[in-house]
Amino acid sequence: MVVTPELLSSFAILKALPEAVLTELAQQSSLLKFARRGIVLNAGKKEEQLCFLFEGRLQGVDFTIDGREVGLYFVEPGEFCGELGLFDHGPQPEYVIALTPAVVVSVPMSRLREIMLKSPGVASALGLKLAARVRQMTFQRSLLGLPNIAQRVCCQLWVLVPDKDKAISDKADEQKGGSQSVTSISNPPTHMEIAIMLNVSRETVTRVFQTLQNRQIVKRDGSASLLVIDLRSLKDFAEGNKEL
Amino acid sequence: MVVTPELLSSFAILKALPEAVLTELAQQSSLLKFARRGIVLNAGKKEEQLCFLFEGRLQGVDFTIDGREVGLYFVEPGEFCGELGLFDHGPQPEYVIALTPAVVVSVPMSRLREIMLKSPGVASALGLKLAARVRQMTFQRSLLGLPNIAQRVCCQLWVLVPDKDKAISDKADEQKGGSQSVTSISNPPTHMEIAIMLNVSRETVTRVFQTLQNRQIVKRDGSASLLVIDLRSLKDFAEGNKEL
DNA sequence: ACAAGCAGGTGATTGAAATCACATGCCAGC
DNA sequence: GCTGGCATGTGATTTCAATCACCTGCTTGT
Repeated sequence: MVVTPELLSSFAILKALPEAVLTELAQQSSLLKFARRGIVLNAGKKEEQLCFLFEGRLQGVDFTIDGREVGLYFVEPGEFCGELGLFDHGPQPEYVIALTPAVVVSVPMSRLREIMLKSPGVASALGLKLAARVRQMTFQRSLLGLPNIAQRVCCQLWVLVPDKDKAISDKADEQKGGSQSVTSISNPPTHMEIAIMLNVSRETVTRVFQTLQNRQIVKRDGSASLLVIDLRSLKDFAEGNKEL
Repeated sequence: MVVTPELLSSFAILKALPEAVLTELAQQSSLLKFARRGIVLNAGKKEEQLCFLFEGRLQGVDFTIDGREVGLYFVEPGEFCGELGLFDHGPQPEYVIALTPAVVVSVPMSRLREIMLKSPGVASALGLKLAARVRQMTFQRSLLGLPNIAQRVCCQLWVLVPDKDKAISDKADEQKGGSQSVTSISNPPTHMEIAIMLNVSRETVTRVFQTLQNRQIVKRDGSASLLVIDLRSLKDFAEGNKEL
């Protein structure tokens, strides 16, 4: 599939690159479509590409020695994955799978590595990305330390709330009467996919969702969207101010 | 305390720097000594230094929202920590504490950032380090997925075995009679410190150690050293080939 | 020398989540 | 529009590690 320079420049990290470079990079890139559960990047293999997500949601997953699935992170549109090899030439450490049908731009790693060396802006942006990854993993690790499992699920849900709507819940805080700032999470992960992120069983996630739905905090809206009706309460549960 | 350029060049990442740069950097660095439980880096704070560990053992720790301690990684002599801010100018995300009395070289981050920009070798080495950190965290996360807790503890112990001795256990595999390749872990973490790395209780770690000691797989050797008598078995337990 | 304070050791009890075993329900592809 | 398969919902049961409540014994500092 054809990749246009415009498509590439829609990703923040590539935006600043000169037109000519983008055009060349676009020629070497390809547009890939994945079905739900499709394998975007293979663990163990020396993947020679970075994957820029245009549409859908991806998940980084690993497996324990005994074959249990472990969820590491989600990839949202506009983000990318598979960049670790840029830095250490090592193999891709974890699988990346498509949670929803996904459209991905595959960009060759070798070419990107050259660009990184020449353009300090891109290099530092990639360093930034890696640092963000470490911070995200540190946060995720701290989630696993929470003894209260409902809280864990609420924290994870909170992470999935779009950034722009997180602020709104603060506003609701100020005008402290109505906490009715509704938002939605599109293409929400399944209960199972959340479960492996949090080291809990699928049934446990289902039961927490049941409680949240009964209390009118979230509401299913087809399979492609989850409404968060009461952001304020969700945040309170996530922060442990209230107990489910 | 005075830091010599020679001391700095004992750290792999700085080794390649020109004499003059090392000398200048040494002048701006300081040698710090920490008592056991001393705080080397503060979470949340914008730490403006990297810490190179000369002697002892450090641990990166975080806290959950509800105040529970979470272990993230260990720092061994020759390694360093606190480098995240180099990349994103953000605050130190986790605490780093001394598990044993420790000697640390504190190097100013600003100066190191300049060096990083000028010297591609250092920049790529730092990128490498960050990548290694991501790989380590991914591995640690997969440990937490293990349903068998004894296995988790054995995996963590295995990680603490010096690299040079890990190979030896393969040799014992070949000459498959005696699996008596003894090694030792110096300044081993306490049961509590291991417990927070693995999301288990201190008592659980103690009980696993009891079993390992009864089976002559490990042996306490004062408080500054832990003998691993049967590396082969430890590895088997870690990999789930044998059950405790 | 002594005491204090940790690290480690251990049994009893408890409790919460995993597991099991289904039922239901939804959606996609034929 | 039917059907198969996956996602979700739910009760009953089990299990196993957390917790609690101690004890012992270092080693460290005064």
